[in-house]
Amino acid sequence: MTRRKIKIKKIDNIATRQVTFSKRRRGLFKKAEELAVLCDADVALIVFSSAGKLFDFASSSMKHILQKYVSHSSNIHKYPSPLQFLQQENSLKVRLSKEISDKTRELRRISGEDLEGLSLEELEELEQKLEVGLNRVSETKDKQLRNEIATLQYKGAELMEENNWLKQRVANDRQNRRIAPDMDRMILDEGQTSESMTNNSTTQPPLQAAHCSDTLLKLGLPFH
Amino acid sequence: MTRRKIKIKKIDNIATRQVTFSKRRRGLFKKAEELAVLCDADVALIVFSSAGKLFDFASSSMKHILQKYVSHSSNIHKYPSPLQFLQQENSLKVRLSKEISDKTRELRRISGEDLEGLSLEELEELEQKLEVGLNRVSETKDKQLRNEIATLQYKGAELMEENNWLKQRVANDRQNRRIAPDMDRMILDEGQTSESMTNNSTTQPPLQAAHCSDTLLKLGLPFH
DNA sequence: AGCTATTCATAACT
DNA sequence: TAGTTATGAATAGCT
Repeated sequence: MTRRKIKIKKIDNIATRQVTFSKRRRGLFKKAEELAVLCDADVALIVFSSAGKLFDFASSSMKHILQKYVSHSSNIHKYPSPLQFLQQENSLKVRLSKEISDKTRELRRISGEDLEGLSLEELEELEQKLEVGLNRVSETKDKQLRNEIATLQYKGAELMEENNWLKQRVANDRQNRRIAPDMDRMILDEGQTSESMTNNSTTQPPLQAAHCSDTLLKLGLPFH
Repeated sequence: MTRRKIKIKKIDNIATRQVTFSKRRRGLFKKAEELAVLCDADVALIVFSSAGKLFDFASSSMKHILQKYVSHSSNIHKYPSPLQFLQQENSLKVRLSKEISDKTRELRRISGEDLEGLSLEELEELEQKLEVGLNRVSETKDKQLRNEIATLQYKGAELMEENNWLKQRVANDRQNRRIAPDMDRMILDEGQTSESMTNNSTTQPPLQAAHCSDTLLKLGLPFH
């Protein structure tokens, strides 16, 4: 101090107090920065004026310093607050991120990239894993193809049966019509005039094989 | 400051830096407290030494000041409220977790597990990916094996050369001994009595091939 | 806001 | 690590 030494107690005069606040605040911040620079310290300074105005200084990142502060061993019990929660979350994030990068790297290696750093043993392990996986995938694909073929064959058989039934009905209808007053005789100019009226007869339609393969093709089996 | 003015930059001398840190730290904390008392301000000061030791001062409650700080209007965006923060973190966690489960599933499928839900197209895509990866891994392994073989062959050739030279020396020594007063004649009971005394002669040792393969085997080439 | 007498802080030294 | 001192820096009271 100067012209006179002062007692360290709240300054009564408001104007004087405000002036002193400005002057001393500048000095304090300057010294805080000097300490940080000269001594390689990490310094955070937060000042609220009596009017509530905020002044702050941080030698690095305020967020970083405050995190460090709340996670410091001597404070760990005092701040079970959001700030501490933050670092828990952070370590979780770090773990998750690491897991992702590990798996990403593994996937890249499986695709044959980033193999340079691997030892012979690791390469052989990877090769075996790929062979096993490839075999299983191929088997599964094969099984699925056979399943699809079986399904289609079943459907084809069903359709063929339905076909036969329908053909027999058509034949029966013709016979019925021939007995009844006859119309549309022009559509009956081909054979099949001797079928009986029973539905249970096992009449085989002509060209059954051709029908069957046609049906299979129309069902969209991906033959490429 | 005193006996001599100093530049505000990191003090090189460690001892000096530590002393200065102690003195200036005390001064800074004193002035922080004075400002708080004189001007009715709320002051928080946090200092970490370069060694990581914590020093702090708060004119009221540190917790209170820090809460006031993080909820101050000018910081509201930098220090999201717990709720805001929780939501952000949660969605991040969800994203990271999803990424992990995706990659985990892909890795399982690559190992030939969990293939049931895949369509034929997906299975074929996976199969191709595995084939490509397997080829690349096999190629890399092959390259590495060939490299190792080449290295061992080079080393073997070197050793063989050294072998030959040593054998010639032994032969020469024998001849020298036969010319000089003869001792140890019992070790000379086999052939090789006609070599010259010059080191440059290109005498071939017997059983060179056997020597060579023996050398290679001893170098530990992993033949399994 | 600027000045200055005075006190305070501290760099270099022991 | 602590104490001393010469000197630069900070600032209380004033304008």
